[in-house]
Amino acid sequence: MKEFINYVLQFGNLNKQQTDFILSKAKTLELHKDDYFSEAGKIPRHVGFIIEGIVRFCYYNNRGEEITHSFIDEHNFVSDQQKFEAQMVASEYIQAVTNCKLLIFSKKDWDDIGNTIVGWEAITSLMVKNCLLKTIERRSPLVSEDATTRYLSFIEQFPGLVNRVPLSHVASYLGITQQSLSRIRRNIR
Amino acid sequence: MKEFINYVLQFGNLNKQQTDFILSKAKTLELHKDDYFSEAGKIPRHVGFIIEGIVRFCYYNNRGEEITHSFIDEHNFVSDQQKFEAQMVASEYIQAVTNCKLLIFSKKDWDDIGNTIVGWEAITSLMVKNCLLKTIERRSPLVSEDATTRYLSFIEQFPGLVNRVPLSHVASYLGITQQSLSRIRRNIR
DNA sequence: ATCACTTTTTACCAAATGGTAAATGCTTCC
DNA sequence: GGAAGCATTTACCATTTGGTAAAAAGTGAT
Repeated sequence: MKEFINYVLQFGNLNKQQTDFILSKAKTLELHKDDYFSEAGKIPRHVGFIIEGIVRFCYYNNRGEEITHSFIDEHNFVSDQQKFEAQMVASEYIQAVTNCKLLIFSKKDWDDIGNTIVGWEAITSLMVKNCLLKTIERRSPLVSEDATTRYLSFIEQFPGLVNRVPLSHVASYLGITQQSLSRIRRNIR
Repeated sequence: MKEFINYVLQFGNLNKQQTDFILSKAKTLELHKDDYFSEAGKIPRHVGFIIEGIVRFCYYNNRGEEITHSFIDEHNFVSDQQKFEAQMVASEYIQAVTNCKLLIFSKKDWDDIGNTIVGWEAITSLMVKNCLLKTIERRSPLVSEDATTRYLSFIEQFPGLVNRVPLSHVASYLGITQQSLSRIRRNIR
């Protein structure tokens, strides 16, 4: 709980009364490894904040390959934002990579907070922009690097994630086959 | 002028008085091919809207290679947003790929608009989120596709751009060498 | 038209990555 | 503890891409 408030306070000031109100709307959700937080073809009903665990955003590309588009770990905001906001059918799914503990907010509660707390929209806008920028900063450089460099920068950007995420997911995130990634690991030592 | 207003109205409603006020703050700027709209190591002083022309976002990676991180063309918003907002030194530069005609706003004028028009911040937040999402949608899939597929989806996403942008820039955007791109072009026919 | 300059195409070989398949290692469940 | 089911590593070869270099094509200025 505390963690979520600290996270939010990065993006704007709120008093105790306001943060209490926000937390009064929060529910907790536990996901088992491989459970879905939201699914492709369905409308995302919640946004979340990861207390513990790792999730990934995925989709299937034209060739039917499952692509891991990003990882989100502890103390970060999770949302298929555009689809959640507009309550539209998602094209990506969000899946627990490990067992997870989340704080979640329904669309209604999220809107309630917006209608109650002045400046909440500005805060969430910053949160979302921040998430999007982080995604770009992490993903975009992968396009122009070779596989080994991609893997090394993955380790740098997500220290501590490598050992908790299956190799196949990391490979899919990096845009290489798991055989290549395995080979790269060997060559690095 | 009209185009910019139409663009903005996608993200929220404004009356004539408000749009007039916005336009009263706009200046026009012409850039020659290869001129910089903003430079790495300097603070971005303006945001812009492209009336005519194409610009690209670039940076140099660790190996000293120039990476084209994105292209922006006619009737789109151009801004190194995070750095502009915070008036921080940029790490990327924005360069005209063709001769360009832009509407631009200084930081002060942009803020003036925000202080005058209720809801302007919400509108620009949506604009920025939209730009970031578009960037992710375009760039991210490149990671997991082979060079030919990348090129084909580039053509799809930016129809009409291929013939106005030097091959070397396209190659750099796609994360491949220009020799490879040239070869791919040949094989496609 | 010619020259100088830049961009694009080719060619050739080396290196990196993918595809297929099998072997090994690691969990989980009984 | 053993068997079944995944996950990871290895191996082998085919394919793709990169690096270097040179040729060809395009552009602009005089």
